[in-house]
Amino acid sequence: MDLSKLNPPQREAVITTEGPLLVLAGAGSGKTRVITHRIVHILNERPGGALARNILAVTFTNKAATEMKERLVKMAGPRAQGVLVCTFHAFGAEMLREDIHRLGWPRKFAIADMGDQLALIRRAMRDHKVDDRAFDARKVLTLISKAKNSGHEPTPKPEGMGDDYDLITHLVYPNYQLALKAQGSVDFDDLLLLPARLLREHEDLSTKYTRRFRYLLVDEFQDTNLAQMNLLRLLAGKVRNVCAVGDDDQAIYSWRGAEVRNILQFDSHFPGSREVRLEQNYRSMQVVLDAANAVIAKNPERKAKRMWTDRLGGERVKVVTCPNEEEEARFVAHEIQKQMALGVAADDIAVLYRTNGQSRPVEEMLREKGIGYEVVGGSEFFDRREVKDVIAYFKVIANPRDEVSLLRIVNVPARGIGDVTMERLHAHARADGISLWAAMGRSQGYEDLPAGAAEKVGEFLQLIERYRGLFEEGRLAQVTRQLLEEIGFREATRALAPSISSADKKLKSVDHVLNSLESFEKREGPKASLLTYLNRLSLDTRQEEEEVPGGHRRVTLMTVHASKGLEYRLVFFIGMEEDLMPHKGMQGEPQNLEEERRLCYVGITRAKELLYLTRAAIRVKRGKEVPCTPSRFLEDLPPEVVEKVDLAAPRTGAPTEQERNFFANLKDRFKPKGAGGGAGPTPGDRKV
DNA sequence: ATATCCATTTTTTTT
DNA sequence: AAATGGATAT
Repeated sequence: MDLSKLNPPQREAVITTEGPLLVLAGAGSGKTRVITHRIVHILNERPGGALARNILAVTFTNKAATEMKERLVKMAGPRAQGVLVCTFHAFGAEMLREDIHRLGWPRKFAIADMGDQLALIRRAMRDHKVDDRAFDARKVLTLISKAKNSGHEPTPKPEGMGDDYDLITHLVYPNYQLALKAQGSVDFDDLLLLPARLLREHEDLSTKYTRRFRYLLVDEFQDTNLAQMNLLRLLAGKVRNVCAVGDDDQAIYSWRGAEVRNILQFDSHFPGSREVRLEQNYRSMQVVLDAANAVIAKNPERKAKRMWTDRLGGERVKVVTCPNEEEEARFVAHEIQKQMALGVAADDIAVLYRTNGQSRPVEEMLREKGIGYEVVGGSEFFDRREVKDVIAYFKVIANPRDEVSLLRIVNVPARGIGDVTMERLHAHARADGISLWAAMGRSQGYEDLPAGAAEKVGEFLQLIERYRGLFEEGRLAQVTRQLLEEIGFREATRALAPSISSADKKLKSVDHVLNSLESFEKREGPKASLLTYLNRLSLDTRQEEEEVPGGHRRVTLMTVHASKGLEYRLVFFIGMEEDLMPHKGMQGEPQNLEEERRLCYVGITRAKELLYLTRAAIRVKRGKEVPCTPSRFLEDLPPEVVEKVDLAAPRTGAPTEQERNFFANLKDRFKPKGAGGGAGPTPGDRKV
């Protein structure tokens, strides 16, 4: 491997393989490059000692993990296959798969998704006579999660005084955790906490893991939380070959419990650590970097750092005001079309936004123009009722103790097992100290259940048991088809839909589940089981790749959060308005505002060559038209690096020279159906 | 137990 | 505007 291609601090980060090391790597400073080189260096320089399987590299998302693994294999060949690259959560899940039984969970544990968590919390609230409608279960969940992530394992700790939510959380937490365990599930936070507990309480495991993972690397370190730090320390053992890479200016997950302090006080966790700073940006043109630096400079508390580049000049940042959301999308789509015509590949282009909902208009416009795109994240699909139902069947079949899912599908499609019946069974389960599922098994013996009801319950039980057997034989998609057929799921779904078109949509998403299951089977081979599928589903939010005939190069649409660590030649950062970026509700607390600012910084620094910051003058919110003020972050941009265009201003005269140039390639915007010929913006042509 | 209608409300980001 | 959930009628 050629280390001479690295700059001095990069090289230092690569060759300092022993002992704790903190790499403060600014945006675009070749962070991923350093990590991959470092891994290859470890493999090369220690042929006797280090094997690929002694290395663990932790990334923030599964997507990043896959990409890093690919790069590694490309660089170092097949021997890099043995390097474990994954997220903290995936790593934790893997550990638990082996040894969770030592903590009293069943080996075949399930990972509760947010819906499951909320259902459990609501029930715990009801048990404590807390009105689950007056109080937001979501907030309680956030507080529980915060408590867990800040290291307060099952011991609840009421924070502060007099706040209802703190009190409720204090009450609900133990019940929630018990209920979770009782149904054989863990939540996301447990994926970090329980592995740490395993390492702390079981010396043989501690030995096993610290022996195996002798080199640890953690990317995006600024967004790790305390639980992750604890797990890392336990894994690092006494050897402490830990390399943490991050940038405090890109900390954007504090709302999820991330602690910038992990990076700012790295040395207190790993005394004697060395520190390397990467301040040269290789990604962006000067103008883009100037814009980014100007925005982030306003944050008071940061490790002083100045990113620089030798890629001087560049096209100025386009700050574009559009009349409304639709026009904003139209502008983006047109500009993409124009740039693609100029030779920019679709996969060099990204559209970024603050909230997932903003993708829709852009999607529509791109579809209209026949431009291929891919939406990253946005779990809309798995939120659909019918999809959730199918998944709930999977969950119950894989683990009948999963009460939340059981209650969800026991009467879907309607099979005469109503609320009353389930309420009674639930009471029995409690009284007898057994699971709801077990109580259902005894339903014949309960006096208060009518024979008819008991019989139906019995039939349902048999159905599930029978399919458990079938699923164990494999052919997941095939068996699922059979199941849906047998219970008449499609018919019921269609009957329930308010219109034919919505019925079609619903059935399509059911098909989509089957497709995703099919490609999962194809990928995993014989290893594929219902449980592994479900686990993957909760850990990896990525949708299954869809085969697109029109080539694989597509424009990427995603939230700024999801764009962390990625780069594109062209970036459209849309919705640069107050209440959106920074988001409304984040403007009260100064800390929140600082995080919004960092978010803006992250978005801007994704761009290599050309950056568009767009906004709408009017936006429709909740069915009402609302005027929007430009984002305060736009004010911070140095005037010399931006080019402002206003497509919303009422205009009277002929277009200016600047506008004429700008629109030279955008004629059809004003003559949507025509082949061109417009000279520029005129008032009459504007679509209303 | 199910069907229908009306009122209410809304997630910001995600492993 | 859309979608969820509740209340009401069947």
